[in-house]
Amino acid sequence: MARKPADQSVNRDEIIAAAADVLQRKGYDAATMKDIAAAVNLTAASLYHHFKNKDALFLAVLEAGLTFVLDQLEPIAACDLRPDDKLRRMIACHIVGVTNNRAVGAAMVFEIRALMTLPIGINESGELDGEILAARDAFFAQRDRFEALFRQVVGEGIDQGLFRPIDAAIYVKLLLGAQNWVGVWFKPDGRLGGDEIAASMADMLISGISI
Amino acid sequence: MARKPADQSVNRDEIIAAAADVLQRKGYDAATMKDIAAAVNLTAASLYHHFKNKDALFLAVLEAGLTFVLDQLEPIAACDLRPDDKLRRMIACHIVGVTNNRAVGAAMVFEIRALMTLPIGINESGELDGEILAARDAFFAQRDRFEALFRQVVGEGIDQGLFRPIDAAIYVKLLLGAQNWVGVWFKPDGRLGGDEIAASMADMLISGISI
Amino acid sequence: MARKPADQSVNRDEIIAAAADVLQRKGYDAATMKDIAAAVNLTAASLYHHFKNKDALFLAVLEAGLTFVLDQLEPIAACDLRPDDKLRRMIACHIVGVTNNRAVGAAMVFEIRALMTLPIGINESGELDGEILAARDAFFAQRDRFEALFRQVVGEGIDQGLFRPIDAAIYVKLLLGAQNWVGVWFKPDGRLGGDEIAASMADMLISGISI
Amino acid sequence: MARKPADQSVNRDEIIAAAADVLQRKGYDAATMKDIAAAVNLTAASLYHHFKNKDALFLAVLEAGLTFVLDQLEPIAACDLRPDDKLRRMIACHIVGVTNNRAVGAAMVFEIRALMTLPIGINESGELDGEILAARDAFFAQRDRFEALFRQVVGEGIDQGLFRPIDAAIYVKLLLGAQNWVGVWFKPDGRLGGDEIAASMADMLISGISI
DNA sequence: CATGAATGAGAGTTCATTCAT
DNA sequence: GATGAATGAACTCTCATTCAT
Repeated sequence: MARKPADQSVNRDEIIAAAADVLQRKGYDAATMKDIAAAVNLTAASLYHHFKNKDALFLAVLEAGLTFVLDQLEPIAACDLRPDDKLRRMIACHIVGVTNNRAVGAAMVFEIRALMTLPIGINESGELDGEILAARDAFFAQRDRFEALFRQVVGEGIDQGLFRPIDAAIYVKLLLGAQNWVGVWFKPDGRLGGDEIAASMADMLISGISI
Repeated sequence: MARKPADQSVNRDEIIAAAADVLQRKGYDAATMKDIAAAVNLTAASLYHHFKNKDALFLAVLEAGLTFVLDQLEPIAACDLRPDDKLRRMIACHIVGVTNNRAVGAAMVFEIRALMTLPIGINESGELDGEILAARDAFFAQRDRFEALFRQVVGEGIDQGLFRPIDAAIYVKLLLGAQNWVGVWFKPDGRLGGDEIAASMADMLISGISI
Repeated sequence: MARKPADQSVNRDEIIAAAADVLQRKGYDAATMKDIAAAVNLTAASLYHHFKNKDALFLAVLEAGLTFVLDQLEPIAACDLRPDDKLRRMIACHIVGVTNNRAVGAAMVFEIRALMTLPIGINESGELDGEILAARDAFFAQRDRFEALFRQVVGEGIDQGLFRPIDAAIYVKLLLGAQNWVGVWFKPDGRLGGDEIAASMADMLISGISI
Repeated sequence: MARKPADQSVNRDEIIAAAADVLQRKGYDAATMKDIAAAVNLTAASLYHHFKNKDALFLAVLEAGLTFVLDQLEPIAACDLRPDDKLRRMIACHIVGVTNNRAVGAAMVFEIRALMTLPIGINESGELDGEILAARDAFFAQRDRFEALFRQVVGEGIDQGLFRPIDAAIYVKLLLGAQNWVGVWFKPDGRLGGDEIAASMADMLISGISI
């Protein structure tokens, strides 16, 4: 991503793509504005024409990654398939997202702590920064929505007697952990591709609660 | 210079414990030597009497956490129980370790990328720092051992016809992801305790591959 | 952040000049980046926009000083004068350089050990830093050239029977010692000016080997 | 120097010898108390039982080096030889001192600037430290005496018509520069030994002013 | 839009020095 | 005497951010 040979002016999305890559490789603290700028042939100063500050850029990446997956998950959760089939597809969708899209990986795997720990949305004057706070809240809302989708489908499965009456909340945490973790160990040139891993894991994960 | 009559002198282990806490809360980059020092009522400079540098302290934490769990896992893996029972205990042991011991959480969840990315073990003279390199290698060896123990027990289960012939490597990644992830969302004052989460998850995870 | 409307932006050469002064007064270790920055009305952090690090700035000063003298010495050594006249001019040129140009003094007198001892050219990642290593090698090459010029002219004098057949290498070390040392004790407001000292010393030094 | 296998308690002179070595190798700023302590199998803290502080230790080294040479120079200057012979011996004595005795090298070559620049004798409270100031003044007095001895003998030579009526002060600066500089480039395993260099240089230096 | 220059804040690290043991 | 532990001060260097051009 962010191939952009140069010259042409750079747009928001290219920066987000580049930032996602840097972010997943280095993490929030180690990823510098200069790193990200270099990835799109800009100087760090120029990034501030596109994003208010590092937090804003950071949140834009997470939002992009989460939206990317969510946009695929929503229709699946809403469709007419059986809950176990829906869940299978959702799991695969998530895992493939993590392996194939840097922004998804960044949004899912690494930066949760940073988001919760960092004094994001508090500017240097100590005042709360409305825009950024709003973006952060929107991100958290999306995350909740994300998790809720899984819980909902699992709930449907339990209700329809397809799944055992397990603790859906815990099960979803388990799911997400296993799926997000793929972003930690997945190597593009490894033995298995993202879709194979997804299929394999979906099987094990769903068998675990199927009747 | 040299104030501090010192109510009670601080030792290595106390520092490691404090560092584990800070590390799990903030991550490697965001956790400063000052943070850690403050947690044991010292100045940052004083930490350098006990640890060569941040990397060394960091590795000591990870080593402590990993050893803590490994010391419990080894006997389980080696005992005479049925593979599924062994696996159940090992999963529980890991999860409870993550929820109850900050060093375990730090060792498991967060610092994988840092460990692999950071120029650990290269000192200021540009020479490889034997001590630290050795510690890092030891840590990686322990991690391999850790994962291998799970693979071994899963393999036994497959051999004995207790588990389906799944891809043990992928399954163990799934296990570890789900288990490590607990460190991300677990709250000591939450609805469920670590042991309850452990029991619940162990059930779902083992059912997933049981015949 | 980013105060300073800046009356007049500072350039590399001004920094080098200021650094030369601080360097000759305090020496490598005692001269801090803050000292140098203050001398050009900057903060220490700003220096890093112009020089990669202290070593790079340090080497730039030495290079400037050495080049300054060498550029004057080369034509003299190459001209058609008698060897003793050439040597006289070269000695004077060196001494006046030392007394009138801080960078020359710094390059000549103080920093030899530092240059040879310090882990210059090894960056924080432990990799050899090509740029800085090249600068250091260039400096040493220039120093060799510098000394070789004197040896050459002395050799010519011996060949032409103007000088006694002394050990030219030792004699040149003696020359350089006497000349460099002027940088240690010379005071701009002393009894004699740089040119007077130069004339006086050139006389004594050349008489010492003249037939 | 400072061979001391260990065990036995260490005395002032051994510390001074070790410090001289470290000092000449690293210079004042780079030589740490720990370095020096390690050379005599002590900890840095222990050095403070023997010397008030780094400055005091440092001055003791310089004093030792200077005294060592001065004790040899005084009798020569005072004896009945011809001025040119006395000067020859004094030059040789100085050069051999520099090449064979680390404390002499330290006292002569490197640390003059440090002595003049550093806020020696000013303790952290900003108060002048009498003891150290006295030591520093004594050192400077010795240095003056040192230089005066050379000037005196040169003066005798001029008076007796053996030397040209040159500017004795400048000539002595030249002498000292050439001689001290030997400490910069001398290598124990080089082509010439200290005594050979001394003989060669003495010849050139004295010829330079002989009638 | 883009950027070079500048900077405050802060991080890791070192070091001389002190003090209780 | 010797030392382990502790610390204030200082240093090099990095980084997010600003602003004039």
